[in-house]
Amino acid sequence: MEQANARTKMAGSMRNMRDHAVILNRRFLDDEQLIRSEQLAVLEEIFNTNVRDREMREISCHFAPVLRRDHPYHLALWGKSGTGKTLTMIYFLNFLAEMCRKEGIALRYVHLDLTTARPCFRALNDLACLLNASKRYRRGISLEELMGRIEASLEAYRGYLVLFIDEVDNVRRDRDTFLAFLVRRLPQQIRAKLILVFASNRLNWSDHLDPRTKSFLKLNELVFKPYDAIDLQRILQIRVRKALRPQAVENGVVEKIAALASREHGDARKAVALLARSAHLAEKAGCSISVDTVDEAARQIEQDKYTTMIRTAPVQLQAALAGIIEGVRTKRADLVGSGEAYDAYRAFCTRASLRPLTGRAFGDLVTELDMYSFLRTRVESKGRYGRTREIVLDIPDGLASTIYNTILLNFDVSQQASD
DNA sequence: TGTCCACAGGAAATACGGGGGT
DNA sequence: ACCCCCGTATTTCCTGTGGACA
Repeated sequence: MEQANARTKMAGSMRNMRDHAVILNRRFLDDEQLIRSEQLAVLEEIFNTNVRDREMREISCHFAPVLRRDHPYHLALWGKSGTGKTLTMIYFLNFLAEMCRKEGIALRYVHLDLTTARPCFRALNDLACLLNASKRYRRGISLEELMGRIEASLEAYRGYLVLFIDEVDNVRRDRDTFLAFLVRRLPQQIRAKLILVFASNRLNWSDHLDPRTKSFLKLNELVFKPYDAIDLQRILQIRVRKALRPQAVENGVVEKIAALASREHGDARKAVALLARSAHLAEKAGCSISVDTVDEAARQIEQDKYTTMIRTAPVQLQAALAGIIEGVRTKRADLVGSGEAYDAYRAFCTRASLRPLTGRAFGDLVTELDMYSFLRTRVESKGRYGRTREIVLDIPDGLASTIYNTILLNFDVSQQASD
């Protein structure tokens, strides 16, 4: 009896889920799950709706000389993240490669993605890997050696070589070494016709460049403006069509997401992420996506941003933040001085059996937390009583506890006594 | 006006860890 | 197995500083 009852319940809820399903094809909500051809298909649709039309035309013009066996300049793409620099360029390069194949022109392209910051060494190493010039090293091999290997592997190649360097300004430290290699040395060492494409989200990117390199670099520049609400609506509509059951998306939802996204950042990736989160929420609740769902999803995304950031941060940074949160709590004020904060941090370290860092190092951790906007600081002089950096937690309401608990999980410490 | 607190934050020194060469 | 190299994390050392107080 019991069992039969359970079965009908399960069947019922499954049928219910099917009929009220919000998501029909989950994969189209997450680019990482799409295989190459599907990605290109999505792009095809996007570009067919005239989004990024102007940029596409300019890029085509820029590369037109290739078809005449001529050598175009290098190209720089400027625009904030999520404005489609990468996608547009990849889509175009794919198209160009195909065109060249038909015309019998040799063309290779390589996409070096520096989305996460890395030093010159790793950037070069990654490039070498992409060119099959070397295996992956962590350390221990000289820059010179890497450069040599890259050159050697291209020795015999005579065709066009497009190096698409995504997010160039993420090369930390000796960016000049890296760029000098690409811009000045490489073209002289190999016979391939090298075309560099840089993407960056800072307009003044090339200002801090070694002037010698800069003068060597003949650039065409192209600016990607952030998507406006209309563009975003088009992009979102495609996703809705491919991934969701259309009836499950209430009126105004797409418009709302597009409006939020265009107001805040104009970032298409984030807009799609918001759509995806809304869809998941609605599906779990067994209802359709409403404007309120979107609000809730936006809140969750905001919150996740903080928790994942702190969870994946180095332990000392976590300890510093935990210490500061405790310090603020015990003081029952929203503001602590750096001295008190340091004491609290040391206390936390003791309980977590973690070796505490010096005050100097702690200061740097605080600066870092400030940059991630977990908190705000301001140096304040208290006259005779010295000077201090006042620390104010800058975390949305009620999130402090969540974050604090997240950190505790990572440490496995006893709760603070006075809580 | 000078003193002096309690730190900030720059520079250089040192420790560390992981990897290649031999 | 041993040594050297390199990039990164911390420490050590240091100079600087706004303003309350005497």
